[in-house]
Amino acid sequence: MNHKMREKRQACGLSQADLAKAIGVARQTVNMVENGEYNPTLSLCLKICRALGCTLDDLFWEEK
Amino acid sequence: MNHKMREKRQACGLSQADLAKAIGVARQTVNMVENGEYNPTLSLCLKICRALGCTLDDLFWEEK
DNA sequence: GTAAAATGTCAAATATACTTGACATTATCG
DNA sequence: CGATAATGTCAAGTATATTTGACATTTTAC
Repeated sequence: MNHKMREKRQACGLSQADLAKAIGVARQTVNMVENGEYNPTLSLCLKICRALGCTLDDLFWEEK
Repeated sequence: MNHKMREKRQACGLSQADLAKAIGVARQTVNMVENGEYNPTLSLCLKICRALGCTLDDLFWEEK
């Protein structure tokens, strides 16, 4: 589960469909990334970050 | 060209082959990521970051 | 409580990340 | 100069990210 991404998206007032449309991918793709069910591509991560006004570390970095 | 990644790798005293072996991918994959010829997967980016002791933003974020 | 929107999920097809193996070129260093 | 390590690159195959379409479930709001 990518809670940070979900929270950021909702804070921007976007549905999964809105975000998907904004960055030019399928709604299912956004859904699966949010649910942490797979591995997005770097370019997809970058698109999401730019659409939500944050950086890679904000959404996809986990301290270990 | 991902100069930041190349510099970090060399600073760690690793060849492309060393890094590839350390993270369990083919040498060519490391080479192509460094040369910016394609889109790595998020999990690959994370492996590279952990091997080189830095974060996603350090290696893969570009201000626009 | 009911309609509408948002989200979760499945299966099949397509695009592309990544592998393997092999060879060419470019540094590095005796 | 000559050997060796490091890097660049090609082609063909495999694994998997992403799409499309469709339907089920949950949430939101009237």
